[in-house]
Amino acid sequence: MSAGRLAIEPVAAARLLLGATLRCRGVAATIVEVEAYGGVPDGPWPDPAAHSYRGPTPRNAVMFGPPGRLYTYRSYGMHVCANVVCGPDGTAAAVLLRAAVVDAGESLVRVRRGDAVPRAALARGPGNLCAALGIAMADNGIDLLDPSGPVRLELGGKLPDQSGPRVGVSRAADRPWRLWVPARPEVSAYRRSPRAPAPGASD
DNA sequence: AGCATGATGGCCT
DNA sequence: GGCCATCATGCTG
Repeated sequence: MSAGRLAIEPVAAARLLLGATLRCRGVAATIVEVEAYGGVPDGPWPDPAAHSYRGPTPRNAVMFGPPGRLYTYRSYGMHVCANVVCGPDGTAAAVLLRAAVVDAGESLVRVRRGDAVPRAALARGPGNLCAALGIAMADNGIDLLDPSGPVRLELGGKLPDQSGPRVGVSRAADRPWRLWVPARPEVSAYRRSPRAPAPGASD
């Protein structure tokens, strides 16, 4: 797979990533739930929920770079979350990885996540997905298409997808930019942000 | 320098 | 369904 295939708008990139395989530190997993984010106010995909929306900062700099890189950020002080940067270099867009099926390396995942966790929940939720695969903040900016890199991405076949609003965002809360593979138990439940306006209110 | 805010997760009833 | 721990980030002053 070449990075050029990811130089596309974030929802199309999100659809492309469903069914892709992520390989990291002894674990292989199939991506089954993602969310698209992108842009700045006057850019191609304006999205008030995106980290990039208010312009480049040290934290979100990778989002403005070339596609195919890993963008990590810390959420609520403790969880690491992972995105695949998409869109042409110079634009800001990314796909948040929200859930995956663990295909290989489950024993290693259990060292990281614990023995009590149900199989379907091992990599359910963006923070849990990173914990399961051992993705850390130090991996921010690496090239996911480099076959010798620590975190690698391989596209899979096209899978059926369903879409709906993104989880936990307070702005553009109705925009259906979350995509998932139907009927997979690994997909997380929808939660609307308590700070979001009532459903149906304009963005 | 202080403060409000989460692209969360786990535990409670 | 609800609650809240916990802290990096970025905005305001």
